[in-house]
Amino acid sequence: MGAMADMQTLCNSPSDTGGGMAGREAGLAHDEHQAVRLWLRLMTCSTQIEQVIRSKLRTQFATTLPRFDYLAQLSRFPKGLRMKTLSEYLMVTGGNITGLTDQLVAEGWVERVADDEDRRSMTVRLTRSGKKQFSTMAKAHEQWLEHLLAPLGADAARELYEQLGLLRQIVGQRMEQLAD
Amino acid sequence: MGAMADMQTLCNSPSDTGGGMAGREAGLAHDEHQAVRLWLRLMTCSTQIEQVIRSKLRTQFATTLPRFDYLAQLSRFPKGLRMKTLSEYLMVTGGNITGLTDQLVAEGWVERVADDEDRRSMTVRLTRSGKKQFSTMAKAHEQWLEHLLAPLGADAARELYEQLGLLRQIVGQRMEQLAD
DNA sequence: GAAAAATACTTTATAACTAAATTATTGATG
DNA sequence: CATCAATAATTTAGTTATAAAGTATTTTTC
Repeated sequence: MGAMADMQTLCNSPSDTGGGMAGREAGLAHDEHQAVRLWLRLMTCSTQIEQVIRSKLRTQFATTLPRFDYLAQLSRFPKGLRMKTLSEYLMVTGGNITGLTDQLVAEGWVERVADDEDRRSMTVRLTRSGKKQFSTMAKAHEQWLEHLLAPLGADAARELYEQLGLLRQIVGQRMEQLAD
Repeated sequence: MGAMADMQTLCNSPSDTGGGMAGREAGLAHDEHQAVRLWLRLMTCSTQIEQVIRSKLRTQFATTLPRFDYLAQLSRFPKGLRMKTLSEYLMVTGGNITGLTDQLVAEGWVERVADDEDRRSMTVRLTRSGKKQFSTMAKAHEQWLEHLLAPLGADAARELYEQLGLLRQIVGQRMEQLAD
């Protein structure tokens, strides 16, 4: 519980929306509702980290975040994944997967394999060379994140992780009901 | 720190894929390091909410999230903002702001105003009509988020908000040090 | 006060992403 | 078994984003 007390002390209170606030929350009014504020802050954190990772991937490996994410998912499934499944895991459209796959195939990272059981389906998997090259990137990627998030501390990280798990569940449920 | 051990971490079997895990976290192994897991979960939450808001904006107002975000920032500053400042608040490049501004000007949402004090600079501000139309969208936007996040509860929402505040600070500091 | 550096915006080229339509295949229903 | 709906991937057209280079202006430095 001591960690929490420290956190609240260090952290901006909701009223601290005055000067020097970075990102989307700049100039946010006091009476802005909590849901909107939470969403903006979530976006800010996500975008900040994203930009660090993008920048690192570009300068150190001449690649992009979408490609890395694609390869990272594939690397978890040695037998490969259907493109449809991959699009669900990455939360992007099928058309996007088609495009990324074309590129990564052309560059030798992955290969398309026809599916015997369903001829509509294509399985995509890392090539031997793709596996090898990706493992280097993945190690670096992990270290960037560890360095970036280290000051948070293990306890706060775990707590945040759990709370985001709840949020994910809630939003996931709401999305199912959503009929626009 | 054997390369072999890491390789196994990277290419773990899907057997530990807990049932029904959505998004990027699918197939994530238990021994994946905490920083990476936290980042993936943050991305998942952010993307989920983003997709709801995008979809709603499209079906109900025939507009997009980037445009909404742009207008939302402007709406907080009745006197308008310099494009440079806006690009910082929205955390996007200047070129992006130029493009969005061109469109929003063409469609009558905002207007460019030359800055007398600095002739390199342009201030952009909502038109009267832009203000009026945006206020309708903003109300709906707030309700979507309230409905979406309601099950979280006020206490958990506040706590998550504070924790993300700490994260934002930490990442912000680390970004400054970052020399790639 | 002239040269050099920094800044604000724009332009260019390209990547990533989406929604919607299309094609090919599979599954379900009468 | 024939049709109709659902599904997996692709194609197409358009939006959003980036990095890098270019232009015009301001600021700094010597």
